[in-house]
Amino acid sequence: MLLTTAIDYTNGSPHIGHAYEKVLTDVMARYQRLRGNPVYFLTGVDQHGQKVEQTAAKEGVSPEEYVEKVTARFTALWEKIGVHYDGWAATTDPRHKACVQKILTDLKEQGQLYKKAYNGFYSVRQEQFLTDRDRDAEGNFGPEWGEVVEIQEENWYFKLSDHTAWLADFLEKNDVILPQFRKAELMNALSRNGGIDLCISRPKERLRWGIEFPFDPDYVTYVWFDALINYISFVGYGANDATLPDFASTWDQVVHVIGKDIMVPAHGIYWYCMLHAMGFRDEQMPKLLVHGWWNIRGEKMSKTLGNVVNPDQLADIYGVDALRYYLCRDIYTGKDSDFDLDRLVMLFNTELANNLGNLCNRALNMSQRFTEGVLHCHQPLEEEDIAVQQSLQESLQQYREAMDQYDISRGLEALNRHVVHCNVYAERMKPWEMNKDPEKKSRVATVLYHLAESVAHCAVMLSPVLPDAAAKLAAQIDLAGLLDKKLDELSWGLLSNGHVIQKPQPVFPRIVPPAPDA
RNA sequence: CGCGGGAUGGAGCAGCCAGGUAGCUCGUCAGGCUCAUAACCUGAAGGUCGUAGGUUCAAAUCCUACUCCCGCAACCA
Repeated sequence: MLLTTAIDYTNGSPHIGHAYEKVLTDVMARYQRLRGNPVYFLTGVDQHGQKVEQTAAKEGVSPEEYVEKVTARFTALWEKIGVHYDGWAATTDPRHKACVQKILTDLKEQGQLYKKAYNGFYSVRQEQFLTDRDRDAEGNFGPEWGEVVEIQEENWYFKLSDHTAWLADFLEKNDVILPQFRKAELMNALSRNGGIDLCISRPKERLRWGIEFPFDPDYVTYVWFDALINYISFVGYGANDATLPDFASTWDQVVHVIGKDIMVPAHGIYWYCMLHAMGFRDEQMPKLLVHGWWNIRGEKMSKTLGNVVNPDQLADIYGVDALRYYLCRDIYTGKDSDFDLDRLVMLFNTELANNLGNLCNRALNMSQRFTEGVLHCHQPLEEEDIAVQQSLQESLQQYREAMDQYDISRGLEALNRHVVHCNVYAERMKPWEMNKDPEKKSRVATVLYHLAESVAHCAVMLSPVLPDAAAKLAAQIDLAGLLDKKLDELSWGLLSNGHVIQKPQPVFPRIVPPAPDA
């Protein structure tokens, strides 16, 4: 299975949206491994283009230097928040360039590319062509564009229109767009977009910072015929390179995790058509997992509004666990959500500290105090014990169903349901009271066994989202190989009679919210 | 008639595709417990599910119209 994220444009610091997409994909990759499926997780950065060229010039450094500096901020953040990828796609990589150039050459030979002159209005100051949408109410180009001249320019085009009929049919017959409700938007866009080919080049006099056309050195590729190709160039497409994975085995069950903004037209139209032109068969086409946005107080996050949330700072202040948990928990995959620090703190404190963390803590603490840390499940079981086992089984199943659908929030909801059940169970059984009666020693042990066994399962379910915290829980349970188990191998009785657990150590220290006046 | 998403108790959200007693988390109020990270448990109050029609034995859920909010409209996750 190949899981990818969009590659981020290296023209500024990573924000919460970048972090969300990477954490989401990281969690899915870890979950697939928990399911026993081999996964290749690819992410990276898009480093070419005009904005990078301009910003670098403004700062008085070369594009290479600028891009290296910004890229380092991304990789440092992924390292910090536990995003573990297998492949790093940086578009300035020579292996990527070679692949892009090979594809261009092949497509040209197949007659998929052609050169055409375009006549349009060009803003000298902004260094870009203007469209009718850039006109003001009177139909003129406003002063913000500076001098506007009408010029003619030749460029290379990709015969997108050759493939749109196939695409419409393909999308109709296959459910490759997740979640489902996004499909309508794509089909609409497709029917409107028919007949237009895709401009894929820029003359070097306007843009130097890109990949040169192998058969026309006066041009570089423009955006999509560079960036989108990362999905195949970095998994060994058309290459014989030991530093890259084997394409045939890696390109299998492909899921591109992307934001809703780049579904239409880039991934939903261009990319499918590009792959089709390259000869990919229908059954080789990737799925698109389209996620929503984090808004800030109902508004879109943007630099101009100054409401950008910095994930690096959040990780420092609230911790990586709280950040990752929040990004997974407080949004339903595909939908938008509102980023709210109070909720970040609340969800960590209630679900992790108070519920799960506290469950582990009280269970292990009682085991230490009442049974010297030794676990033992005595027969016969009571109704309440069996209910615990049933609750766990239900939770596991709901968790699996949700996670299989990329619904991490619902998966965590399922986990939390069992945790709450355990806390209620402890409350009903009152092992601390039974312990005063020597005749109930074995019941005490059995109850504590059920709690500890539950914590072990919960650690496994939590592990894709919070691998470090799961490891801490597993260490306290002290069962070797617990986190190496596959999801389907989980069954009641992981802990054997006589198993000795460790002393409790809070895994989720409560976050004390900063003073409201701050 | 550009396109898409949303409107559900004080707050934030599920539920709607495959109609059948309105659900979750937080907050509020009252009580219990003390093993535990001032954590845990029990109970209560609080909603005519944006508006107006329609279909149906039955609609938050399907259909129609409308109102308001948000986003997109070739490169911002």
